[in-house]
Amino acid sequence: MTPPATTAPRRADAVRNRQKVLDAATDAFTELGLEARMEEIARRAGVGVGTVYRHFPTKEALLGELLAEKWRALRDTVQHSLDHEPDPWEAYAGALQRNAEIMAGDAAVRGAIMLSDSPEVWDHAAGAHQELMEVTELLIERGKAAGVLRGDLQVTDIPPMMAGVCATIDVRGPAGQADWRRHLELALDGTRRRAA
Amino acid sequence: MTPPATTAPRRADAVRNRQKVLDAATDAFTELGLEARMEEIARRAGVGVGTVYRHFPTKEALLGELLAEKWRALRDTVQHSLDHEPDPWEAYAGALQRNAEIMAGDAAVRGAIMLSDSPEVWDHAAGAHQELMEVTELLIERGKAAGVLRGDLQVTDIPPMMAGVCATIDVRGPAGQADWRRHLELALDGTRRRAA
DNA sequence: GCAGATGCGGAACAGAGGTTCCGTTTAGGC
DNA sequence: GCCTAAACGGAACCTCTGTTCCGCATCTGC
Repeated sequence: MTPPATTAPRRADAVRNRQKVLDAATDAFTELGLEARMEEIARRAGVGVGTVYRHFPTKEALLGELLAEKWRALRDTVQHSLDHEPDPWEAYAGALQRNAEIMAGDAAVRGAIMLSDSPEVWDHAAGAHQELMEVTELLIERGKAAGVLRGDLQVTDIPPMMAGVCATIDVRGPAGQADWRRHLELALDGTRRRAA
Repeated sequence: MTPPATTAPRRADAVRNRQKVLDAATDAFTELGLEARMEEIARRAGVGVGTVYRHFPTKEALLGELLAEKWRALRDTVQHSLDHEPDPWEAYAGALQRNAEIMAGDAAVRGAIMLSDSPEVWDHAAGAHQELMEVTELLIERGKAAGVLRGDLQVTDIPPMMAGVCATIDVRGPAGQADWRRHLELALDGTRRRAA
């Protein structure tokens, strides 16, 4: 109901700095992975480490906020598909493909997802994730109603698929990086309705 | 040709200790994840840390050896399917399911796969991985010849599937752990031949 | 403009954990 | 049994990085 006053600092420079930190963190994590140092994030934001810690009590809290932002972005993608793509299969597959593309471009969030068993990360983003799941459910229901998705498909089948995409991107096997788009294509095919 | 004299210590106690360390490492990593301390591994092996380091110069070398052992176990599973399961689909799906089960029981190796971009881990296990890929290829060719697998399936499609299983096991989302067996089932379905 | 509060910078701290080092112990050939 | 080289144990070391702390700067209401 009331806007979250807790997250909004009062002084103008503080508001600016908070955003600078978020942007810098995205850049640093994307470029260096999760092991990017807090000091490095501060440097990129043009502030001191102390300032980073004033806005985000721990590294994980910062990661949690980035994760929440990302869930919201993914949710928007799904919502956009629901609103503008008439073909149910295209809406479904297209949304997942575009979301995978977003994940592919953000090592920070992939890291947060794959490496964090910390509640401090997940809990903060739980609400946003819930919203993502809700719109995704609509997408799936539409596909099932149209007969293009297997009848037993559940929303809970989607996170593992996305986790698979993330793993495919980040795992460096002896053969180097595998083709995640190809992997997603196969996985999507596994969720399609069989012709009898 | 010549047996790898470099890896085989001469004194009997040294040989014993090397094995005790490997066993202890498997246990410790499985139970505590990759963050298990070297000291903890030494404790479980009933030796001092120094001894661990005499046999494995770094933690990653130890991990690399465990990874190689695991690849060999997975290869044996595949080979067994090839030799004893007459039905091509059952041989294929069964082998992958059993291998997934093996991975599910070994957090050490999942961790090594997902967290290591270090060549020290991968290089050491490269040969064993190669062998695994070779028998897997036979499995796939048989399935394709029998018309149960999609014609464009490649061996390189399998590691991402297994990575997806690992990710599904290790990622703790807001909903807790997802069902990796279900995920594998869908993924396998995506590699099956479509009826027309 | 002033005063007080709010925010900032970055040196210093802490502890975690991989690795080394060396005095001591033990296996195994003679 | 003796001797030597190989192996062992584990305390100490070192580095790395998240976090704290506090004197100083900056903003904002009056």
